Formats: sequence, structure tokens, C-alpha cells
Amino acid sequence: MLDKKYDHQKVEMGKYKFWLEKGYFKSGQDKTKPAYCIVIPPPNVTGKLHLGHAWDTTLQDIIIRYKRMDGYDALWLPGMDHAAIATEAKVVARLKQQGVGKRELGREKFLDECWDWTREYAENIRSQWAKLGLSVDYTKEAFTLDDNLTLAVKTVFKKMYDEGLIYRGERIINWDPEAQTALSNEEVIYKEIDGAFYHLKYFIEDSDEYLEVATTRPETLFGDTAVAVNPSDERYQKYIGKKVILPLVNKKIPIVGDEHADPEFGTGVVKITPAHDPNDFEVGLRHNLERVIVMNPDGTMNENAGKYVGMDRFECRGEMLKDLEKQGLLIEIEPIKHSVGHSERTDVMVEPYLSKQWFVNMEKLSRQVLENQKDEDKKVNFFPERFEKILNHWMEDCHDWCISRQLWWGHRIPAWYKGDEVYVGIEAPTEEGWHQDEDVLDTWFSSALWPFATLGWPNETEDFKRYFPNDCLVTGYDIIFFWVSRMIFQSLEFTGKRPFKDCLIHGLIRDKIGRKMSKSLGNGVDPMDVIDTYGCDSLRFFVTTNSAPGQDLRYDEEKIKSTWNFINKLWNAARYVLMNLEDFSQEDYTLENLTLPDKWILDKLNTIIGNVRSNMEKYEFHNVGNELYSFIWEDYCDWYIELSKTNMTKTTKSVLLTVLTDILKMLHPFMPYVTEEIYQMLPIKEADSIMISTYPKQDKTKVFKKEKELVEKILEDIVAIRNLKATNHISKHADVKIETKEELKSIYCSQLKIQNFLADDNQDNSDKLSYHYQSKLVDITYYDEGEQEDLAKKEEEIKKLEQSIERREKLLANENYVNKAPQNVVELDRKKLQEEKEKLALLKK
RNA sequence: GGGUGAUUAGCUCAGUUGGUUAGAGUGCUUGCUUGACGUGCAAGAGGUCAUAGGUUCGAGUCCUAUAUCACCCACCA
Repeated sequence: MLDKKYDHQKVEMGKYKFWLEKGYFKSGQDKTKPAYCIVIPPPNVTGKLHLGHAWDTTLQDIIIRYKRMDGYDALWLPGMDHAAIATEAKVVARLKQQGVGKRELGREKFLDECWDWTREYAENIRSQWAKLGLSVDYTKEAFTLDDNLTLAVKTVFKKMYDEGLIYRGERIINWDPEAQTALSNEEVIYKEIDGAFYHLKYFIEDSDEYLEVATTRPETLFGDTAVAVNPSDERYQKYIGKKVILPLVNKKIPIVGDEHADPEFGTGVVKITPAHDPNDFEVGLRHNLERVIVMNPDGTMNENAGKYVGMDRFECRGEMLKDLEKQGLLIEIEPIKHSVGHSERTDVMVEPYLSKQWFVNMEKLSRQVLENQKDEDKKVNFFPERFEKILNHWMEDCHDWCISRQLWWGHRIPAWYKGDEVYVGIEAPTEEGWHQDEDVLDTWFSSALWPFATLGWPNETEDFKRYFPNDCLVTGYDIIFFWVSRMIFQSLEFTGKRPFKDCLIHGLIRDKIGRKMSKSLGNGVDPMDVIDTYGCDSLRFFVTTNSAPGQDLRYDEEKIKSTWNFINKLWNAARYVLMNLEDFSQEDYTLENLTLPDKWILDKLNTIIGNVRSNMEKYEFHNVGNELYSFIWEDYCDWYIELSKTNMTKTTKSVLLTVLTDILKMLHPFMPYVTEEIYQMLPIKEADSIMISTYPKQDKTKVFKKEKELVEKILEDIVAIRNLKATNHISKHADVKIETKEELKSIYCSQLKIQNFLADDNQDNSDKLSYHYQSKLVDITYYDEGEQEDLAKKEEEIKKLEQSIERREKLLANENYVNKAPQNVVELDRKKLQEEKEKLALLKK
């Protein structure tokens, strides 16, 4: 027999291993089934999974388990991402603790360290997947640095290069002086910080006049090669063509007229530093200005900074301000708040920096995405739909993608140089004298190929043909730009198809008061701790059913507890059923002679199956959760099980079992462990594991509309009578007279716990107070010593009814309503009006 | 500057193409030592659906403004 209390640790023990050993997670075992495929968003091999991962992966597991049970050959392909800069930063930090520098170790040995790290963390992630109960097919596990992924990356790089979609050029890029690498725009996080406008004097050549220039980064002044004013700005027009003397450097630089200078902003005069600012770079192109780089890759000043050479960029700023002040060139320091780019990984201030890098030309690729989304049959369908707008918006206005990184951990760029010659290919050129590009690719370059490269592309493998395009991709909205958009354009370009038919987008996990979970706030919650305390099933059900699609979710321990209670409820319902089904076997199973309650619950079950299925198809899991929660707790436990207690026949037992089995199956994708535990104990079951049982289907032979409606009326009566008893504090020992159809009597009496029947109409009750309730189905009177019946309440009820009748009569008298509203709505109103009138008549009697 | 989402019960949230008297969990009140479960059962209280207009027979739902909060993109000399 089951324990009285649900013990999640006991329940979860050993089950994952059992499924794994039975091979239930493996795809491709029966290829007569239709294929269904999801690839996991590969977690970075940088650390532990957080609650966001738990949410994301559970959603996928729900879909894949559902599809598997529903007759599909379901592949959920797992894998991980090498995460170039993120991992490299961690490994560098670990080495630093050991007193070892990356460069002194050398490239090869450093990569060995990265592989060690990867193996260690990959194992950790796999064990967390196991704790989460994820049914991933480990036989197809992939890593972004696997041979095949590497081949895919090289193939793509070469083709794009040949077609001019990839080019190498000198541009202003975002430079991370800590990691000493270029970053893409998407890896830069803008933060609002306290800064200042430094107003400086730039004296005009051979004159006492000066231009007031305001800058937030005075240290870039050494790279100034002009100052710009707007040609239409009457204050400064006359100076265009003259020269100013660059402070501290005393170099003469021209004053140019350029639209970039906004007369309304600041002083209207801009210093132009083409090597350290993207806008200035453009101005420099227009006016053919020299590009002077003033910093080293590590953020220190280079020889162009004169006496400040070797200083850190911020130290230099302080020193030169002192000197400027001494020379009377500093007018004022105006404090401002402004947003400044920071590196996503190292959090240092990003330096716009002139550098030779590889770029993806986005023009054609983004246009292809926008075109494709217009085709209903070929587009990626977003759930919720609105996220398509985010994608389109991004595609309409995207800049070229800087893909080279000055790192070691990643896909090395398949380009070789010899003098001015460039060779791009899958293999190194065979002749002497070529050396390969030292840089690696942005980690997103390889993950963009994930949906097809993991299935064997560029080879036309069986898996690729069978499982591509994927059926669904699940990810958070924060990653649409980084990843989803890039998978779509690369897939369209290289396979000619969308990478996946559906894209399910979920929100972010927040803490109880709505803050983002972060290390610096220390408000993060480890899903493994939650699993230890409340069980995997509680966590899974909580994260997947407590918010609408695309909405954020607050982590609230109280809600996990409440989910645990729900599972405990299910557990005890199963306990009750199994207690009554000891020695029950296949021969005892019968659905002959169904009672009213039997028909009611079977009809309800049928409805629920339909609702659950349609919500599963739409990924509306919170609706599935609510449907199952109320069906199980209210309909099955509070009503049907209670009704079953007085009528424990073989038929009732069979119905109890039937409904429980289907409940378990529908819950299984959400709570795999507890459903498997209970399933294993059922006296009749179709499969060795609930995982491979069939998902419930609607059964037209189990539709009992009339009986269902009748039972609902009885239940309404029972609630109303209980209410009458409670509000009047009627004793449970009170005498009762009840008139109803014989077949309904036991239902009323059992549910109302009627003990003292008054079979004898002649008993004298004149010394007691009487309480009366009547409906079309039942007429019941309680005789009790106690307070007078609460007549005020009765009157209130009458008043409410009268108001409602009046409202409805008015509505039905309105021709506009009767003619324009749908017939069934009007019919319902008529029916309801009739019922209310009858009820009122009974009340007034 | 451009965009997205949110605003519904004390709290956290659902609310399908507009259609009964707006729901759930939790909290609250009252009563239950009922043979599955007190982690439970039963009954109940609690809402001007942010505000103002509009469309409609009918608006939490659609439209137009406004307010507040959160987020994304762009700019920021």
C-alpha cells in the first residue's frame, strides 16, 4: 500500500536510470511513426543550470513526452555550447588563481585547459538534466566544437566568403580591453552611469579665439584629427576651413563642416576621433581624415598619447585633466548621466576601437528572413505570435555582424594569409608560407547552425532528412536577437528551409518581488535545491503552469508548496483507488451498468481530454495545468471519489481506475516521476512504463450529455443545502425529511451525511424549528433545535433573483439583441430566465 | 526618439474570435478528530477589471488618448 504522505525523494529515486536503461529516450526505433524533433538550446559549458534552464527544458520535455506518447518518433537532441568568450573568461580566471597567465601557457596548453573544463562542466550539466527528468536522446548528443559542427562552420564560412556575405575590413568595433577581443553589438550592455562632459578650449590658429568642445572621453583627444561644426550653424560657419590647436598635443587640425554636428547639442562643436568613435569614423571618411589609434589592446595609452604612454585609459584621463586645468584649457566639468557600453562577459567599459575584423554582411540575409515570414507555409510560427514582430523589427534594422574574436577557445577562422593574399577554405592550403588567422569565431556563429548541423549537415544524412526542419524550438525572449534570428537566416541560406516550424517563446524567471535573478543581487535560486526540498515534479509543474505564454514568472516558494500539495492530493487519491482495487484484475474490469455519477465523470473526463489536447497543441500549458488541477481535485476527488464510497461495485472500481489512468497519462509530461510511480502500481496497465503508454483520446461512446446535466443539478442542490445548513448552524443530528426520486436518494443522503431520517410523516416536529430547501429534483426539510432560519439571507436571495430576471427580460425584449446575438447565446438566456423564474417560485412558496 | 509588455480580489496571476452573475492559487472568516488526504473536508466574505472617451444590442476583451511600472532597440560629441 502507498504511504500516507507523498515522499518525492523516494518516488524519484532510480526512475531516470530505469527509463534510460530501457532506452525509452532513444529516437528512431520505429521509423513507421511520424518524426518529431526538438533540439535543445545548448547551455554554455560555463557553469550550473539555473531556474531559467529548468523552465526552458521542462517545456521541451513536456512537448516531447506528449508527442512520444501520442505516437510520434520523437527526437529531443541534447547538446552544449563551447561559449567562446564566456568559457575562456572562466578558464582564464581559474588559471589566474593558480598564478598562470593565458599567454605564458600558450595556445595549445590553454586549449587543453578549456577541454578539461568542458568535460568537467558537461558532466555536471548532464547530471542536472537527469535530476530534471529530461528525456533527451543521449545517443545524439552534440557539442558545438564536434567534428561535424566544425565542418559545418567551415563550410558555411567558405560559402559565405565566396558569395561576398562575409568580408574582412577595418571598422570601429566594440573592444573589450579586459578580454582583449572584439565584440558584436549584441554583446554590449548599455548601462546608465554617472559621467561628465569635459568642456575644453580648442584655440583657433593664430587667434585668441577658441572653440568650446565638450567630450565625455577626453583621453581620446590624442586621436583627434579634426573638429566639426554644422555647416548651417551661423555661430561657427566662418571658422570652417581654419584650424584649431589640439590641446596638450599642440597639433594643428582642421575645422570641418559636417551634418554630424548637431547645433542643438552641447556646444555644437564636436571633436572628431575617427579611430575611436563610429560616427567620427564616418565623418573621417567624408573628409578624408587620418585615423590615429591612441590605445593599446589592453586599454592603456600608446605612444601617440605622448607623456601619458603606458597609463591606463582612466588614469590618463585624470592626469591629463589636471594638466589641462593648469594650462587653462579646461572650462568646466559638467556632471551628466549617460549610458555607456559594457562587455556582457567581463563587465568592463567597452572601447569603440578601430580594428581589422571579419564581418557578416546582413543585407541579403535579413531580407530573406523578412520575405520568408510573409509565406504562411514556410514561416516560423511564433507562440505567442507577437514575438514575430520583435524578429521582424530586428531584421529590418540590423547592422553587419562582427564575427571575429581575439580569443583561442572556439572555431578558428578558416582563413590563411600569405603577404597580401587571403585564402579561405575548409582545409589549409598545401603550399608553403601560409599562416592561419589567429582569431576564432563568435560563439553564435556556430550555434546559428545548431538545428541542422547537429543532424549531420552538410552531409545529407538520414537524420537530417528525417528530422529537419525541426518541429519546435523553445527559448526565452531575451535570446531572439542573438540566436533565433541567426538560426533562421543561416537555415534559409544553407538549407533553403526554415530551421523549425514553431518557435515557443517563454519569459524570464524573476524573484519573489519581481527582480531579475542575478549573481550580484544574490537572489538566485538553485533548481537543484528546489528539487531536493519539493521534488522535481513540483518544480516542473510550477514553472510550466504558472504564467501565460511569453510572460515572466516570479519564483515563489509558496507556490511550489501549493504544487506539492496538489501532488500529495493526487497521491492520496491514488492511494484510495488502489486500496479499493486490491485483487482487482482484468476479468473484473467492466463498464456495464454505469450509474449516474459514473456517466458524469466519464463525460467530464472526455471533455477534459479534448481540452487538454487542444491546449497541448497550442503550447498553452497553463491552461492544461488549470484544467487538470480542477478536474482532479474538484471533480474526481471531491465529488466522484466521495460518491464512489457508497457504491463500490466492480463498475465503480473500473471507472475509478479508468479515470485515474487517464489523469496520470495527461499529467505525465508535467510530472514524470509521480505518475510513473503510481502507474507501476495499477492493477491493469497497457505498458511497462507510462512513458510509452498511449496518450488519452476522446471516446465518443462516453458522451452522456443528459446524465451529466442531471448530476450537475444534483451537485448544485447539494451545495445549496450545505450552505443552508452552515449558515443556520443546523446540527448534524437534526431530523430530516427528504423527498426525491428513489434513484437519487442515496446520492443526496450520502453527500449530505444525513443520519436521522424521518421516514415517518406523522412525527410531531412542532417543538422544533424547520429549515426548508426545494428544487425541481429534491424537497428537503431539516428539523432542529436552534436559531431561527436566517430569513434576511433568503430575502436577499429573492431580491438578487428578481433583479437578474428583470435584467434578462429586458435583454430578451431588446430586438437588436435577439436578432444580432448568436442563437445559442440567446437560447441560453431564455433557458436561464426560465430556470430563475422557477427557482424564484420555489423560494417564495 | 522607435517598439513591446503589464495595470483584474489583501498578495501572485489566469481570462480563447466581444456573449450567463469576471476565475484560480494563496491569505482571511466560520464549522468539521467523517476509514484516501487536517499537506485535508465543507461553507463563506472579498473586484468601479489603471483613467477618460469611442465603436457595439452587449466591452476586462476592440479603437483613440492619458497615467504609472518593466523591458528591448537606436542615439548619447
